Amino acid sequence: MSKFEASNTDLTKNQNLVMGALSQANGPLSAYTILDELREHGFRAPLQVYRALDKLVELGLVHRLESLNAFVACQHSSCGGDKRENVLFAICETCGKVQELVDERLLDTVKNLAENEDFSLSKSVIELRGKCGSCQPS
Amino acid sequence: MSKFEASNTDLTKNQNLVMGALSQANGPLSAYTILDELREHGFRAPLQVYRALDKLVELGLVHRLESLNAFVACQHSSCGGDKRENVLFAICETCGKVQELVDERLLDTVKNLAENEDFSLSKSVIELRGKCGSCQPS
DNA sequence: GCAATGATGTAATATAATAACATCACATTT
DNA sequence: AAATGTGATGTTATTATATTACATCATTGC
Ligand SMILES: [Zn+2]
Ligand SMILES: [Zn+2]
Ligand SMILES: [Zn+2]
Ligand SMILES: [Zn+2]
Repeated sequence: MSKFEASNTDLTKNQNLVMGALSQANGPLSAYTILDELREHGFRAPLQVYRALDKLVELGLVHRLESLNAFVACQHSSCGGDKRENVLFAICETCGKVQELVDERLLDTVKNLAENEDFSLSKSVIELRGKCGSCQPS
Repeated sequence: MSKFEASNTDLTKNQNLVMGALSQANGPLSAYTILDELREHGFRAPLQVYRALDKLVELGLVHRLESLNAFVACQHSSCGGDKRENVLFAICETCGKVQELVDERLLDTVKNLAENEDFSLSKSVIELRGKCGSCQPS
């Protein structure tokens, strides 16, 4: 059972519609793209999307990609909040696909660095840009 | 001699004005804030700012902070291009100050991770959010 | 019923970035 | 000097992203 299905029942109608759009997509979507896709379901204004997204991000079901101004469904089962201290994203600049990664070593390195710099870390934004395996010349 | 002064002469009038605004600021500035600050110098439209910023970023004199939609003057002397493979930013959510960091170990970890995932890395966006030393309760 | 709360609807506005096209400054060539 | 090419600049309009303000609706508890 996917995370989406699991929390399905707890979500409101609009949250469910937005979550559905993101789950079906094979990549990140902008808020306005989501709005367009949901017009047939009665959506009329950006705020309907942004309000749902806010909640979904808070729940850890969706992540915001800062370098794209876009949103993507969580690909894990362990993202409990919006802190995003423990995930990073590899964004393919060719096909647009996004892979959500967890890497303990990277996480440790970041924590360590922050500590050394006397920086009290609340959240890490790590977004790698490049080419995914499928898009590289073989 | 700062990097700004060093390349001063190579920059155009508008590039110099934008670079000056960013150098004087003690934190990141949005493009529209820069525009407002430069109105007294004849700036009228966003494009005048964005064109200058594009060039400055390309030269490595300025970095774009993706999670803030803002720009900050480079704090190093070694940022030769806009790839930003080798820098990261610690952004204080309290005072807004930004520290540009270089960390070989983090860089290596990222490169390593990308390799393991068969991801051909072109650029890393790493922006830490939290509290800087001055803003932490002592 | 009635108040409190959370979700939703709607319009307007704010903020960030780009497109399209005209003009200017200056160097090179003829 | 005149013609040409190139890069920088100016200007207007438009697109893209996100938030503010306020009205309405639904559910729950009293
Ligand atoms: Zn996740
Ligand atoms: Zn790809
Ligand atoms: Zn730099
Ligand atoms: Zn601070």
